[in-house]
Amino acid sequence: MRLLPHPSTENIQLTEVLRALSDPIRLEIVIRLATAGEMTCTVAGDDLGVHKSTASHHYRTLREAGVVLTKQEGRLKYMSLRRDDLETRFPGLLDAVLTAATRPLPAEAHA
Amino acid sequence: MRLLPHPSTENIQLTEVLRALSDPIRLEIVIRLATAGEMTCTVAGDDLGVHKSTASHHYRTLREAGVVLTKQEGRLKYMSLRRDDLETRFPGLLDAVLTAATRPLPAEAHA
DNA sequence: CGAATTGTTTGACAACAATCCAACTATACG
DNA sequence: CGTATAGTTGGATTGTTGTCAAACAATTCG
Repeated sequence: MRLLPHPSTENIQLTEVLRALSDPIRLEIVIRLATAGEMTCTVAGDDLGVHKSTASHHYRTLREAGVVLTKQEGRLKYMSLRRDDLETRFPGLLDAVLTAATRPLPAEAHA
Repeated sequence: MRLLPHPSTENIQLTEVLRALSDPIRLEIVIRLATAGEMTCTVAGDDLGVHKSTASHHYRTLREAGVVLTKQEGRLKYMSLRRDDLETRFPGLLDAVLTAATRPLPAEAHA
């Protein structure tokens, strides 16, 4: 089992995290990881509507930003959200993003 | 006094807000607005180290993303954070970003 | 009106980013 | 070993972004 290079917790940069989360495809991947926990790249990237190599680039962006942790087991790579690290570094940020991303539009006062 | 075109609250998109906040210059502008409240473009853009036209583009990006509200009075334009709109749309998000952006690095256990 | 102030627009350019395709690597399985 | 599986890498392309400089627009003030 090997770990790929990741930024340490204290080296996670806010602007890089925000940029990583600002792409709809990557945000969808993050939502899946938040919902279902650790999963392989293939599962995380299923039905995203992009080529597998494109998805692979997104995995790398998320990893290098410090959003996900990737470890290899055999020929599979498992990704998971770095929930604790992000909470330590930027309290409340990931939860706010996930809430915002998954919550239905608030029923406005028919305005 | 005129208002410039802005997205309505329900049309503010999460990914666009995250993208707007993912640039260091724009994030700095947002921090200034959060700290000092409404201010003119000139004040908000003072000492940012970029040309005024560059700053102007950033104002537009922030406005079109729904992060700031801009109103014109005379020859001045006042910008302010759309705190309430953002809180309605994405509860806790702006606060988390501002906390993350302004908080000093947590003193790690000398690790 | 003419000059100063405040900010935007346009054009140019370089850097970056998203995408696809094809080739590749590495592991696992017969 | 040969094949399948899982994912990455490199090239090419296309589009977006950040930046500056110069010109412009709008308001105010003398």
